[in-house]
Amino acid sequence: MNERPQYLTAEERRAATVQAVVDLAAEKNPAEITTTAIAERMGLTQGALFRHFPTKDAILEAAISWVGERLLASVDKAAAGAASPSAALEAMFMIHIDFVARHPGVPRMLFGELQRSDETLAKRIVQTSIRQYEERLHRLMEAGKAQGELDAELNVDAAAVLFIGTIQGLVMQSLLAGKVSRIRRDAPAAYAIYRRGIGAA
Amino acid sequence: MNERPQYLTAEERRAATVQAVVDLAAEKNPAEITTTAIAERMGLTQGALFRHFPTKDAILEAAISWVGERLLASVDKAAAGAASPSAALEAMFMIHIDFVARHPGVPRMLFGELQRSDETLAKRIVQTSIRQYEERLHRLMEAGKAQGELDAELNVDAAAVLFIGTIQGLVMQSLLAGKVSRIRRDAPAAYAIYRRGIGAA
DNA sequence: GGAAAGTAAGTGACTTGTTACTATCCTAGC
DNA sequence: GCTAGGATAGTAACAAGTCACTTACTTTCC
Repeated sequence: MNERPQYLTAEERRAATVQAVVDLAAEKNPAEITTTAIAERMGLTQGALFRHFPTKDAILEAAISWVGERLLASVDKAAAGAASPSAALEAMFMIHIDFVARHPGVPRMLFGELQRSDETLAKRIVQTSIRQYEERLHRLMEAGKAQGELDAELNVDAAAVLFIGTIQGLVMQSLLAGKVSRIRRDAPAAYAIYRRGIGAA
Repeated sequence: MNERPQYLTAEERRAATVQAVVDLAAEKNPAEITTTAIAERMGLTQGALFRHFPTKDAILEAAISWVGERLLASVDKAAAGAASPSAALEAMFMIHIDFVARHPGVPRMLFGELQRSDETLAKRIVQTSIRQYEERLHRLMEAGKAQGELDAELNVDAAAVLFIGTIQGLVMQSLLAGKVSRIRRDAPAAYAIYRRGIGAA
């Protein structure tokens, strides 16, 4: 009964806060994530958050940063273990889908942040993350073209947009159905069509 | 100088309100669209809106309905004038892109509404609109398969998801760049890849 | 002159951020 | 080893702003 609240260090709290935001985004509209909701999820009072972050936007920035780093790291690791450019692309796709299925709030946070009209730091972090992502796609696709795996005439810019769009479409479908599990189930068939679209004749 | 305010009928006000919402969504995050912003855009006071709509959600429902009807009508018209199933699909795609380019707020409203955690009427309208859209895609794709235009083995469900995802990816790209004009420019190349993915060998 | 459209000024609920205070932790000095 | 005390983590209440919606009244229309 006598519960002694245990204080965490600033660093631990920051990490726990980011986790709470990512978890909450999986359950509800990111726009509805209030500082009170974050604090409740962590078993804290709302004011305590402002010991570690100066503003709510700073919390979102931290969450977005975490997401970007983790996603890029996962995707890089998956690509590194692949035998060919096209195998690397497929591995990236599947790892990305896996990441989204495990953290369903992530694409909603990213897309939500992109939609903001003001030029927030969080928005810029999203933009640079996606650009880094596209860079990796570009490199792989150019390599795939050079090796004859992919269509020599392929428009790489359009293919990169489509790669992300395919994932976005799957996310939208899971929002429609209300079931995140669908995204894993439907991903291979969607990728197969995409793969045909960029493949060599 | 002597400006005589002219009263509009309920029906005219409802239409003007929907238009104001769609316009505003093109400029800012749909989550930031307040009743004050809508009224200001129309040259009214905020309270006046509630003469025609009982709640803000009712305003959003009307806007979403308008969007769904217009988009489906445009798309149907485009498909009807096409010579073959695959020509109809391409016409649908291009008309859809054109619709989005002319009303950039629309996909943001739809996606934003889909993200809501509560089961609003607006959300359900979005869901049924998209399902109707997918039905049309299904019919065209099955016809295309039967005529040998499309891959006989094509997974039609996945292809429909990808069709919408391709548009979603283009929208995301335009949000990244901050320029709506990009969507028209990039659409043909993206569609070309998609078309290859679903085409007959 | 009555009905409908619009205004201006609220009301209450909610949200971010602050403040004055308290609990816990960590370490320096005995 | 123990403990005084400063630094840090957390609380509770509140301030200030915003938002959707209401109400009492006025203007316009037919």
